[in-house]
Amino acid sequence: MPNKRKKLDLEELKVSCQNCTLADLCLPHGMEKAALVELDSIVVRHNPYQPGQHLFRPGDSSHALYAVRSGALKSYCITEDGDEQVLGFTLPGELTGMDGLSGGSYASAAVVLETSSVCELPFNRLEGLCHELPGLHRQMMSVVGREITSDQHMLMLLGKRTAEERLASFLLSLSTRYHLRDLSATEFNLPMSRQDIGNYLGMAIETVSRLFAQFQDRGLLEVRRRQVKILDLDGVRGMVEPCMRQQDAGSM
Amino acid sequence: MPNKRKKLDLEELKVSCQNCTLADLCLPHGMEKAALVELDSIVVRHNPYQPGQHLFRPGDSSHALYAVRSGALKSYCITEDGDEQVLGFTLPGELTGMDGLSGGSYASAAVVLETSSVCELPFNRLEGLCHELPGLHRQMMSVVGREITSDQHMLMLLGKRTAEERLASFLLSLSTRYHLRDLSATEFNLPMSRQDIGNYLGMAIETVSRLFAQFQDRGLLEVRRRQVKILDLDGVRGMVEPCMRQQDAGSM
DNA sequence: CGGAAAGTTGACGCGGGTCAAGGAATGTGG
DNA sequence: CCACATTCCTTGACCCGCGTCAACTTTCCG
Repeated sequence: MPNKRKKLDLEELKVSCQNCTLADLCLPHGMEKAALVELDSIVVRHNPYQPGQHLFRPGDSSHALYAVRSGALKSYCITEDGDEQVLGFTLPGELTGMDGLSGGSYASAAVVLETSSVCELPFNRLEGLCHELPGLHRQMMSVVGREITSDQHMLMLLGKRTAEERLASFLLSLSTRYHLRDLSATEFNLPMSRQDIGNYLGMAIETVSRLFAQFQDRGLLEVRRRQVKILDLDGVRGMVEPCMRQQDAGSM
Repeated sequence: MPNKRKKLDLEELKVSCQNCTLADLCLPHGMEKAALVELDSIVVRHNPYQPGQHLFRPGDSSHALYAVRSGALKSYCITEDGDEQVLGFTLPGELTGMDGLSGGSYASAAVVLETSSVCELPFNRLEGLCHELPGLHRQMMSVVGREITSDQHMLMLLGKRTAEERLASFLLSLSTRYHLRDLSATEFNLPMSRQDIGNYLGMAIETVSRLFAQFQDRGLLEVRRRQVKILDLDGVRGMVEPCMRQQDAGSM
């Protein structure tokens, strides 16, 4: 893990807000270039964060959303009896910190899994900008609404699905999200440990391990440590929707 | 939906936005009376809804948030294989419909459980008002942030907790929420069926039934159909945080 | 009053949690 | 560069919480 070069930073600056969720937040709803530049101007860019560093912890006074440009984050909180609950993962082009929108402090923590570059979007400046750019307000609501929908999807998963379906669904989610950012949908690295996956999906790490082995035996994919290669994407999709298969295939 | 009575409207108008989440949305952050009146002016009030009626269904084009003044709602969605997943319940003073903030259509459905009166907050008018009332924007974000936090709490519950802890936590949640609205924290009606509870908490209805019986045997509460009377609130609290008991008692 | 829906209770079995032992990759100090 | 520790992952054996199936009771409603 050598040191970070200025050059890389500059390169990434050029694509900022065009390759991430913030693009969804500006461009599609007909916001013109000027608005984008203005948005760029309130973004705080840090040096890359290193694995283990925290962007924030529960109770920290909340003042910003965070957009991941590269790397990966984990969101989690601590239960009353002291153990961790993983709430989700933030991949490049995604936002975290929305639970800080209420109350003035975060309810969760965000920790870096892989070396990451992250943009910071201060609430107060966002709010001001929302007044100038009418579309931005709608877009922020949209992003937040999507977060809620996605949490609800998880609720469904945890409430009703078997361990097998949950892991399959998790892999599909990663696949889709990487693909959205023009990365391979079938071959990628898991930025998180088995521990984190099991915790997130509500199952023991042993179960995660066994299921990976089982998927591999069935020829659905290859896993080696954190390297995943999906061989039969439709096969994996089929595990998520056990019934009504021949309906439309291109849902999520 | 036929005509509405002026009289009822006027009576309820007096308490509108002062006894519900919208109060949190206006008053606490120093918004003056005038702002409140202005907010009132965009609210659409309907005749009471009857059990079984839908406020919206998945795919309906989304145009409003809904605030429950009295009664109770259930939010749910339909999985790929056709069965229902209950996402939550909306009690008096609470909002639903936030998953419609993205996309332009709802991802979930909202159905009435008990005869309810409901206020409708059209997105477009809310948005306009946000520009005039700086505090409102922040408050909306706050409400949405709280929704996210609460969904995350559910994720924790479903992922890590036993059926017993989940049901206890559910009862405490109802208790707290009723209490916030100046209703009894220890004696209330369940607006939803065992079916709904089980579905929501990710367990079989038989398990719900057995746990209720067990709680009763232990002297924690009395349940008769949908009538609940909590006898030992601290006892119930103790089930949710099995470890570190003697810490602070007054958390949630 | 009869039929359906909602809730309760008991018997049984399986999915997956827990415990335990062992590999494989990575770090650490000598 | 090699012993050794540590962390991460895998695999097997056991067993319990809770889902499933089934029978029954109670409430609701036309």
